[in-house]
Amino acid sequence: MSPRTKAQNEEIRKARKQQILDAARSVFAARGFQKTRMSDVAKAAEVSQGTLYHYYRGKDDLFMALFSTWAEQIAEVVSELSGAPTSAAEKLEILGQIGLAYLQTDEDLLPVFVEFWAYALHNPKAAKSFRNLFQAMQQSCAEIIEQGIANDEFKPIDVEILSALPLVVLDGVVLLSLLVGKDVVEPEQLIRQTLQLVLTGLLTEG
Amino acid sequence: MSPRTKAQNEEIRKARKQQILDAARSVFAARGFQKTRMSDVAKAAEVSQGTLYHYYRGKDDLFMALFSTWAEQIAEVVSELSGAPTSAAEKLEILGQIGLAYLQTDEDLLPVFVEFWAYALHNPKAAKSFRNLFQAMQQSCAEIIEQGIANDEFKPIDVEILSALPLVVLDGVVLLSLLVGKDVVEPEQLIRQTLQLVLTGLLTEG
Amino acid sequence: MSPRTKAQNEEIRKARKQQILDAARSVFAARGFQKTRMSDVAKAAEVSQGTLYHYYRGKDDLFMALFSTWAEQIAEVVSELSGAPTSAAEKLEILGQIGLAYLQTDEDLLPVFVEFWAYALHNPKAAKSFRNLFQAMQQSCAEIIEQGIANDEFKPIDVEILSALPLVVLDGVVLLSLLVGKDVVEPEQLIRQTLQLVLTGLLTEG
Amino acid sequence: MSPRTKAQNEEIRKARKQQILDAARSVFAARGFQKTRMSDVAKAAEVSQGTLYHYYRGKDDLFMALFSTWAEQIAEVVSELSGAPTSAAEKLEILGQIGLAYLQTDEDLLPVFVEFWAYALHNPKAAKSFRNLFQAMQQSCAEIIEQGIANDEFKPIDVEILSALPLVVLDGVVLLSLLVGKDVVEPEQLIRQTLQLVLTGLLTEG
DNA sequence: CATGAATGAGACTTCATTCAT
DNA sequence: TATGAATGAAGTCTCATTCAT
Repeated sequence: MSPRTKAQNEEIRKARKQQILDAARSVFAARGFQKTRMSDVAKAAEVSQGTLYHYYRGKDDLFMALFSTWAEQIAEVVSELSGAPTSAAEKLEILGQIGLAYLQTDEDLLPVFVEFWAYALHNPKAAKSFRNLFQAMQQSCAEIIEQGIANDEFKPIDVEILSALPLVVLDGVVLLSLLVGKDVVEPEQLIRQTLQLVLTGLLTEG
Repeated sequence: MSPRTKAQNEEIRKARKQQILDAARSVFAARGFQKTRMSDVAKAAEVSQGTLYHYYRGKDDLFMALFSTWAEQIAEVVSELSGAPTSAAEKLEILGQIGLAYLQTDEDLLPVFVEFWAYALHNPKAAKSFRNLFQAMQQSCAEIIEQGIANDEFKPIDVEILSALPLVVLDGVVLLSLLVGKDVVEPEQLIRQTLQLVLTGLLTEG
Repeated sequence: MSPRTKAQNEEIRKARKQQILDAARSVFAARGFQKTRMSDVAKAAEVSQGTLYHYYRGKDDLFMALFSTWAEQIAEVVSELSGAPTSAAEKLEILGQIGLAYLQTDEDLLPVFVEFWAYALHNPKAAKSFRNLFQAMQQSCAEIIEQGIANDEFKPIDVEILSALPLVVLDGVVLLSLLVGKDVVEPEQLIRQTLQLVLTGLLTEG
Repeated sequence: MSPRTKAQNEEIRKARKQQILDAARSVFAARGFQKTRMSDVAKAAEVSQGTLYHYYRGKDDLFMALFSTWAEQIAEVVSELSGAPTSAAEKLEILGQIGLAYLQTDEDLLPVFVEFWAYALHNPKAAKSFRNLFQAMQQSCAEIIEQGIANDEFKPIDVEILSALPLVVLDGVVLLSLLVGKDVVEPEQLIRQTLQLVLTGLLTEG
């Protein structure tokens, strides 16, 4: 009967928020963002629609939260990579593996991302969030490539430009694997072989 | 006095249909598919809403027509390429130029494509249309690469897998150039340098 | 090359008008008045929509024409009956047969009539047309019954009231046979037996 | 502070649903089903259009609810009759009175019924609902007539066929009284005299 | 007389969001 | 904090009718 402490409240709040986010994720993934109604999310989260709006400003907020959470995570993982004590080539390979791992772990989110892209075209906040992810990835890649060049491991090339390539390929692979089918565009094979091809072109011969 | 001849009617219909498609293109590009109202399209095409529906079944039909028209064109151009009397490496370079040319000519359509991807996720017909484009591109690329290998111009590699790469990169570039900005992800530079890198990895050394 | 004479024109006009009316009948019968589009009628009549409007004011006009034509026909047939040189009872039986004949000949029109009733509820002209039919039938029936009473063939009863009964039953039978099925509510049996029952109650005993 | 209890919500829902149904009844009766806009119903019910759709799937659902509610009621009343401890003839008279009572109580609904008939022609669900009413009435009538025959109160006749007559006549009377006017086709007189006539033909002489 | 492209008003319905309880 | 009934703006699409040719 004693009122909950502030800390307890905070915890409950946090749990509810996650519960809702999880529900949103699963519903968005299944039906798509556009076709999902807030009532669907509420039902999946087993809360009322009103409660949804206690925790999130609205549908857009929910969508942003979903993407941001994920983007921050991956950005962090990738940043940590560039400082690791290995060769640049190995780092690029690990990067590829990280990408592949996400494709598998968050397979359900993939279509949501595609929708997020379209969404971001006309929504500056979302675009900003996407840019943040891009910049984090690009910077880490740039650091790796620069290390490789400094090491004389890689040929000297335009770092600025090529550091964008990993996300370009990753997003392209996500898209095609979804639209033409994972059986035709096999993410694992495609990323692996592309990486190998690029490395061949990148490595100094000696 | 006399009614229009069939030929006249046919002409009128064709012209109107194109006029509407052009209007749709410009409006979809500017506001996005979702945010575009049929009344916007009607206004832009300077016809009544009723006329819109004489020529297209609905908003979806209009959207599909826009993509299909474009996809068929590019598929054709690319197929013609593979039969040209040049080296495989040169063909790949031409392919890159074709892609770049489309990015410039149809720059306004680029956001529409991104929306089309999202749309296709939950629309089998649209997905089919996208797959058709993919298959045409993949096949042409495969022919080029196979030619290169047969010529001993390229090292032997997994054609099946790598022939998907061009569309992967093209779509990735479209996406990133839109979302992070053409000034950051410069399509021309990115495609050119990627191609060069890949060719380095692909060409036989001698 | 000589211009058509007025008479010829008149004939053509009449033929076209009938052609359109026949088409309307068949389409209205198949899809219902409400669900039928003028374009459907045009297609069925193998004329353009514009032509439709040369001959009929609009959809309503077409509907009215269909009913009126039919109603006038039946009214006339029934009026002729009352003057025939037979007993009243026999006339009632013939009346029943006439009704049944129409149910068979114009079976396709039956649903159209039901729609016409609903239509007439909010359309004075249509209501008037229906009333005309009713009055014609009622008067003929009244004459027959009066003859029967004068002949001492029938018991004296309230002619005014009972002369409405035939159309009441006919319309009720039309409705039920359509909605519950001719196999359950068999028009022929129902009308025959009702008539017999009524006659039993009507005839003087001797 | 506290949310409403389930019971409270249930009550609110029930009340609103009835409130809307009442409004629909009055608007459909006044303007007809086709000419009634959902906004009219909303206005009459003093709720928003959105609320309408919380409680009913759409215009059709509303229409069906209106008829079904009524049909179930009358079917029940009639079924109860056949078990009552009176003579068969008296039961038929009571049946007539029940019909008449409904014509008066629900006079406003009569035009709605006529529209419902037309509606049911092309709507299987509605047709089913009508058939249910018919079957309930027919069965009750059949029981009454069979009782009469078993009692030697009535002559032996084709029960199957004649048990359809009451609804035939009732619907016919509804129709004609609406279309030609209650002053011309007086439901009360017509039903009373028809019943009397039929009974005369039905009763055994003794 | 014949055509059919064009019109445009208007209906139904959806759903993100609010707010009284 | 939690509920879910209520809102109402907005959008897609239909179709009877017109009119230039």
